[in-house]
Parts: sequence; C-alpha cells; structure tokens
Amino acid sequence: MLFNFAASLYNIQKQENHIIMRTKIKTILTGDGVDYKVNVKGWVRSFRNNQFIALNDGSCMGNIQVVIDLATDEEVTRNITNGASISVDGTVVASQGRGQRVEIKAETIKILGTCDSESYPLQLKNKPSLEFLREKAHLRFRTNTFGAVFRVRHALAYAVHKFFNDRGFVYVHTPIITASDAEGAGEMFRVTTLPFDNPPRTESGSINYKEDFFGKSTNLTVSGQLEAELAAMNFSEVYTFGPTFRAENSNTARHLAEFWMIEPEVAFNDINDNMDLAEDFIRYLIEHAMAHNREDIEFLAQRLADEEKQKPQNERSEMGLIEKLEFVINNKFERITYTDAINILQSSTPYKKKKFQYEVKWGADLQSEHERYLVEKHFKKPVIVTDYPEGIKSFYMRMNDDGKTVAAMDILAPGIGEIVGGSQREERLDKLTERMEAMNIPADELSWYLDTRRFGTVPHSGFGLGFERMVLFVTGMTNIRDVIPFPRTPKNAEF
RNA sequence: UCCUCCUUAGCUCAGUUGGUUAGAGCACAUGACUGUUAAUCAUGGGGUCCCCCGUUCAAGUCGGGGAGGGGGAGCCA
Repeated sequence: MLFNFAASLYNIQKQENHIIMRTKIKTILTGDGVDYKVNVKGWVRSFRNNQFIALNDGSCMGNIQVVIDLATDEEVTRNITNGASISVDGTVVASQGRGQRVEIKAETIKILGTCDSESYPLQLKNKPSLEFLREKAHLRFRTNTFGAVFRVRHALAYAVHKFFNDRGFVYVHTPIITASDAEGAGEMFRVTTLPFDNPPRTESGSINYKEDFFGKSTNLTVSGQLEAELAAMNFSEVYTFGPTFRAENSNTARHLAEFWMIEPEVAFNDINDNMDLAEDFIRYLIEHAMAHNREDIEFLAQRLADEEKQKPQNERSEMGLIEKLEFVINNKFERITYTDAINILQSSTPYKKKKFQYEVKWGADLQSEHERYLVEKHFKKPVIVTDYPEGIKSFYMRMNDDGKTVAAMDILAPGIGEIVGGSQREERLDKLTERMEAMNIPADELSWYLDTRRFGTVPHSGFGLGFERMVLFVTGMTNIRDVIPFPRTPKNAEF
C-alpha cells in the first residue's frame, strides 16, 4: 500500500504538466498525504447539495468526496446523477466537513457515461432487498453489500491458491466434461451435440451415443476428485479449484447447480492428516480475509447485525460475524466419531422430548437438525464427524478395521452445515473392488481409476470444500445465491 | 420434489368488518438553498392491487386454480 501510494506520487511528479494518471480511491483514502493532484475515475453514488459527489471505483468500501465548484457548467452538473461514470482532475485536500479526512477539490469533471435517473433501478437509499438485487444481478456489483461480498470472494480465491502454493501443492486442472457417470456424487447435466427431436438410435431403440460428439455419453463434472487422485500419484500434493455441476432439483439457500469446489488430494496422508489439513486451510482462508478485507468484513458484520435486529430475540445468533470468525481462528474444531455423535444425540434433550423429526439411529445418516444440534447447541463450534457407517458413504472411502465404518470426515460449520466432505481413500485394490461390487459401481468404466491401485498404490486422503459455502461463512450472507455473481439454480439461468 | 409464507407505485411497505376517488416514506421531475454526510424545504407526475376463474349489488380484501419469490426439509459441497 505504501508502495502504491509512493508510486502514484511519483507518477504525479513525473507528469506534472501532462495528463495525470488515474489514482485508485483506495490509495487516496488509505494514504496520509494531502495537497497533491490526482485524477480519479468512478461511478457516482450520491450527489448532495449540487456540490458534493460521493464517488466509488470499487477499489474499496469507501467513497471519496469530490467537491465541485458552484460555478461548474450546468451541462455537467445536470449529468452528475446516481450511477453516472465520471473522471475528475483535482487536488486532494483536507476536508472541511466532518465525515471524512480528505476530499478532492475538483478542477475539471468529465462525464464519461450518463445514467438516466428515472430508469436506473438502483436506488440505494431505499435499501433494496437482496431478492430484488438478485433480479438485477448485472447491476448489484455496484452496491456496498455486493461490492464487499465479491471483494471478499476474490480474496478467498486468491488465498486458496496461496495456501496450497506455499505448501508445495500442484494445481491440477481436471476436466469439466467427463464420461464417467459412476461417481455417484449426484445427478449430472448431459453434454451432447445430438439433435433433441430425432437422435440416432441403436437396434434396441436406445440413443446411440457412438454417433455423439465424443463417441460416448458425456456429462458436466460433479467432482474432480477421481482425476485429482491420479495426479496425486506423482506430485504427492495436488489440488483442484474449478466449477462443478449438479443437476439435483435442490431449492435451498445452500445449493447451486453450478458451484466452485476445492479438492486437495494428498498421497501418504491418513484421515488425521486430512483433518489437520482441512482445519488449517479453513483457518488460513478466514485469517487472510480478515487481514486483507477488514473493512469489507466490518461492513458485512454491521449488515448482518442490522438483519438480526429484525428477528425475534430467540432466533438471533449469539455471536456477531467478526466474533464468530475470530472464534473459529482461535479454537480447535471438535473431532468426534459418528458413533459418539449418535450417543450424544440420543442423550440430548430434544431427543428425549422427541423434538427431532428424524430418527437418531446408528446406521442412519445425520440429518440437518442433528448436525445443527451438535454444532450450534452442544459444542458451539465447528465439528468434524469421522468414521461413518460404510453403508451411507461413497465407494472410494477406506474401510476401517472394524469392518463397519469408513475413514470419512465431514466438517460441520455453524449456520452452514456441511462445509467439507472428505476421506482417506481405499488404496487396497481387493477391498475397493469388493465395495464397488457391493454398491453396483461398474468397475470396467473406472479401470483407469483402479490402475492407481494396481501400479504403486499408496495410502492417500483428500476432501472437497464448497467454495460458495466458505464465502457464505466469511461474509455472513445467508443465501448462496448472493455470494456468486450469477447464480445457477433450478429454473434460473439469467445473465 | 415436499411443507409453509408472501406478491399493492421504480424501491420498502400500510391498507380496518368486502363499500364510494387505493395511501406513506424514499426514489424521480421542477424550483429554492448552498460545507453537505440517507442534505434540507416546496411543488408535481407516477397503480394491469401478480394472472385466470368464481362468490357478491359491490373484491386489493372472500373461495378455487396458476405463475413468480422467500423460509424450512430432502439430496449434497
């Protein structure tokens, strides 16, 4: 930051008698200099008193106040409207007003793009609802809330790469179009160039995919895990970070049809190493965002607090956003086995009072209500549940010595539910094929995957973290559609 | 997919027991003012009360159906 500021001063000096280079508003607001010439460009957030422009260029939460001369050409002032883009040459001076340290005394103002006030849908003073802004997703970047959310999203994406890069992981680009539909991670979107109305048929009447673009039936990926495992068999530590698609008809605030997932895969790691990695990773992401986007997170914390005030007392959360994030940074996650979790639930008050809607029984999957009890009521912190019954988990998870449970781990976060799902993978060929057979997974389609177990197999582990759920957690937003710029959900693919 | 709630001005919302010309704040337009901080003051324009059907002398209001959205659940990350 100091460097940027010094650099911009250098540019000003260098070009004193020429056109001034653009300075980002963040640089001006975070610097401590005054009485120097700048050029700023941005969008008008408000224009008060025919004199004071609040200008934002997206570089930070804050606006810079531009003060214009009362004698400014009326043709110009008429076009300084909400949402208009302008370029300002002027001098950064100490502000006479009380709301800000510095402001820009404008010398020349150029209207870059006008914005018709009557038809511009963003009237920020009216606090438009998140639902309304969702329908204006092409414009919602220009609001304080979404500006902050997407700056934080960027910071988290950067931190993902930095975390793994600093630890010697190799970033692997796994395919988006895949032929295997045997992973069982969910319903898939079909990819085809065959005509809908009259596709070629085989003799038996089914669609003949031999004539399709790839010569076989293909889909959008539901996970890069299997391919990441292949790469881990050379690089030892790899990760993927890419779009993932699920054609489930899920209508919730936590599901998207197109979302971004991070999937590290590490050779020689067992389930405990895997949990350590996941925990370090989550903590690192939060710390990074807190350190680099403090202002955004403070704004979002205030937004959340205001929203909470609308709720009845008993539904309000005990911690504010910043407290919650600091709590996660400073406390180890609770680690319990699935069997322990069942025992805790069975001796809980809601269980005894028959408040749970779903059965709590060894062998049945934990339901949202159970997870929420464990995380939000019993432990009051993130919980890692391990060693699930083999019947409710995927084929590639490693069978434990008890023959009943697998080395799986789910991280449950307050307010979000499952944020990470991972496991130690079954590296023993005989056990893996046995389990695939039992779960009706066709081994011939996955022979390339089984080769890893044939040629130099090693114990290895990995997990998947839903990026949007992480962004939800850090921003305190409550609907996943508000943390991805253009959400894809059932019946909705606008923009 | 299931349960539940909602849909009135550009936005956020009121609208009484079914009753006559449907309101407010903000936004917008015009004017005034000029060191404002959600600026202020005055004036003004703005409505397919989501759609269809029904009950009724009369429907924003009651009933049925549909569409869209929110919240919760399932599936999962």
